[in-house]
Amino acid sequence: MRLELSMSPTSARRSSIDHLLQHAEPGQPARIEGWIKTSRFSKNVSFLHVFDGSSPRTVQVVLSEPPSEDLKGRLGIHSAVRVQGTWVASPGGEQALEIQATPEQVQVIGPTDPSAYPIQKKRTSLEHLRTIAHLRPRTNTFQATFRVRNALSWQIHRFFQERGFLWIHTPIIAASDTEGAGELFSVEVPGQSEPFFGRPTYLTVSGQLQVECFAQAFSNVYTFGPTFRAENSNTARHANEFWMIEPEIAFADLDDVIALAEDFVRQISLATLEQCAQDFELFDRFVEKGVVQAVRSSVDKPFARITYREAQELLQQSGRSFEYPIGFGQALQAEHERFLAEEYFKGPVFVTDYPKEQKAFYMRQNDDGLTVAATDLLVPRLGEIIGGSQREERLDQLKRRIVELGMEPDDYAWYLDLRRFGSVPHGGFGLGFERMLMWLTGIKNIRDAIPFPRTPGSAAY
RNA sequence: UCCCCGCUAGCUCAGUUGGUUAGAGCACCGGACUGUUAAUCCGGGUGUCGUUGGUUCGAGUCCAACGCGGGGAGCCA
Repeated sequence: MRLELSMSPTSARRSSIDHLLQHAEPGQPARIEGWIKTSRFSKNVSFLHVFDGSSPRTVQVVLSEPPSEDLKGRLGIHSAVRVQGTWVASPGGEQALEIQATPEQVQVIGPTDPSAYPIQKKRTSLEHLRTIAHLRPRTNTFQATFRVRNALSWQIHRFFQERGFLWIHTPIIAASDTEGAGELFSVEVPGQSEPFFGRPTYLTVSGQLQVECFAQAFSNVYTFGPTFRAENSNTARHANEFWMIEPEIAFADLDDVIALAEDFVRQISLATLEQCAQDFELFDRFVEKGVVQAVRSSVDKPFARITYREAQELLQQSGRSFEYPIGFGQALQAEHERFLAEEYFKGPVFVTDYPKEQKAFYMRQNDDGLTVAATDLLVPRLGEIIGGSQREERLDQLKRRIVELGMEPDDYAWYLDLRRFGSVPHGGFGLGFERMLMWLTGIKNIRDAIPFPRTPGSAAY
């Protein structure tokens, strides 16, 4: 099904520029509202380029008479305007249609003083735009980024909804730490000594334990919402607030989880590339050359799949010298993951069956007594974007593992109940939404993939 | 949290072994010209050299602390 998101007018009063550029006919009366991207003036003819965020394209407005000096001074970069006129075929090569108008048909709704405006009609570094995060949504790169971010989230919902998954709104305020470790932001009322909820509460680090309750009642479910980690991570791939997608499927083993993850990554990638084809031209040219073809070729073929043990053997046979030690029991470090995804498999690869010590308590224990039915999906450029597993559905094994790890079984009474009443094999995975966006677009810093990033020492806006 | 690098005009940067009045491109301002497309041409420098302290006759330049930013690592998604 081809999605026609631009078919409907933005409101009863006006149509989006994206809609008009596709549907206006020469000779029709024109009316647009938006902001000026660039303007050029000469003695006899002037050009205004107007955008409204609905399209990477601008509308060229042609004034065949010179505007007054006063009006001209108010038609600089990012002045808000309303233009009425007539759609005509454009003699210029860059656009099919343009608007012919008189200066009187241009109304300045909110002027911008170009000499004071922090964003200029030139290339500006992403680092500098981060310092004016309230203004960067109006730049070409961030216009494309946030249109793609929107499209990707829509395609994620669409993927699950078309397959009968229920979107479960798991709580943002959580009573325990899902992983039994990791750093949490606590939720409390300033000046109040007693916990508001009668117990310590935290911002969620994962909705998985809660969504498992719903998987044991609705079979196929997913979460899609914000997640919080108080880790003092200062990298281009970590933020303290990010969005995560966590599907959970019942009557399923690790193979089913992997099949779902592969189908999911392939479908949402291709659908987003198609929905935002024009925006991806920008990423392909200016952000990461060749990124579209790289993503396509990654998802065109079946994803590779190896066990953790095989991965360690591959690393040993590679003849490479790595900074970190390799061998069974050693962690797969970033350098190892990059070797596997970028050099050896040259595409996405599932690594399965990790040592139980490296993974969370709820993952299903394999018969070897050493490993668990876990998987990470590693992709070129980024490393891990998915972490998932089959869950331990056997009450005794799960309880034993909780005790082994020094955790308090009573804290997990409700979670253990799921294994007591109608327990079935089940599993799921977590996908970092921003990391997926970065993989598709080539954006290199997570701070540029989220509207207002929260990172250690930084929460302006 | 650890390692490395950076901070000079609105932006991106240059600035010599420490030396007198601080440099470029673009942006911006003024003018010219043009159915233009990040237009083009001519003219104009708009500055608390991140902050504080130190060394020195003299600091954008050397030293220290702090702040901010970037890259990498760990942790992870």
